[in-house]
Amino acid sequence: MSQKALAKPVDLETLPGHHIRRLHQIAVAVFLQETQGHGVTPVQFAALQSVANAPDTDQRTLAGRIGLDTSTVAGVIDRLEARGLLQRKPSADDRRVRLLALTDAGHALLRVVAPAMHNAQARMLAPLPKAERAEFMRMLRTLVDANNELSRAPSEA
Amino acid sequence: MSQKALAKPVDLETLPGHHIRRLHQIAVAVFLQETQGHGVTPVQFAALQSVANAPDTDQRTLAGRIGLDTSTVAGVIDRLEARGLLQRKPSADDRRVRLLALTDAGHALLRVVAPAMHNAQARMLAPLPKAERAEFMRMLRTLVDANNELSRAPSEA
DNA sequence: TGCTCATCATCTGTTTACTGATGATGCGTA
DNA sequence: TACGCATCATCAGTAAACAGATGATGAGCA
Repeated sequence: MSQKALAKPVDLETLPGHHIRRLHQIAVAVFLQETQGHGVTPVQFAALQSVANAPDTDQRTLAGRIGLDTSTVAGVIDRLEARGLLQRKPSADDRRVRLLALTDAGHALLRVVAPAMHNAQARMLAPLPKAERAEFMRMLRTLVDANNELSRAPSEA
Repeated sequence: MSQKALAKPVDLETLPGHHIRRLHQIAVAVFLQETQGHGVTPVQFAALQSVANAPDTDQRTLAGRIGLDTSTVAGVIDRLEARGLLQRKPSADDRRVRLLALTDAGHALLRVVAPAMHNAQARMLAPLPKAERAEFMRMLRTLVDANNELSRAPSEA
């Protein structure tokens, strides 16, 4: 005895969470590398694209769609609005609500960035043999869908 | 013509990066949920466990092991040191270096948190059929290893 | 009408995570 | 020995991401 009770060694390499964090870091890095010069982050892109797909939605709905907290969305929208890519307009029906819509500059940026973004997505999965990429995406989707309600801002069905 | 050139709709659900970000959010949420009360974040746990596995390493080496920027590590270590879980000691050989080691409280915390952490890891992958979990981990590792040098703080071999 | 409760957006505070810069130190070479 | 360069840690600045609280508004009900 007298040996101080040390923590049992745990190999971080065996922990899913550790690799998921690393892969996220890599995904962000690849995205920024491919889109460099445009000054857009992955989350900003998601917000812009989501608003482009469905204009005049409120911030709460957007938060649900892209899986973000409403307080996080507030900051993201602040930055996009400051750059003139997106507008907040008061709703005629409900004065609590601010409806979102892209500006022309926002649409233009999305068009320019799209190819780089697709390159980034391809690069992330490139190390897997082609046949396994769809399989990986399927598992990813399974895990996210099943655990969806765990994060503060669950994506809407 | 005259139709303003709108951005082509892109379904975020098809983008790997989007799901990777969501899964990371979920992984963090599950970890915090299982370990609640201990006030440890996933990154703090990784730092503590890594130092426990290999005491007296410098911060740069630790950064490489857990895949973090050295400036991020500085902040993480600050918080752990402030809580008395870990110590920075000057190196006898090189006065630039600060060597890291857990305190008794740090070892004690690791022992207490370990089961909760393992529960969290299991819960993350639970939605996949048992046979597919190892497969998912293998793919994850493939992607991280192959793209390792893309992030600022690549893990060491 | 007036109360209560829910909802939308926001604000504060904390932690991660990066880039780029700085200060202190070590090391190789002229 | 002295110069230049590399290395270790840190700092400032920016962007996500969360929890928890607040203010303004809406909606149901007595």
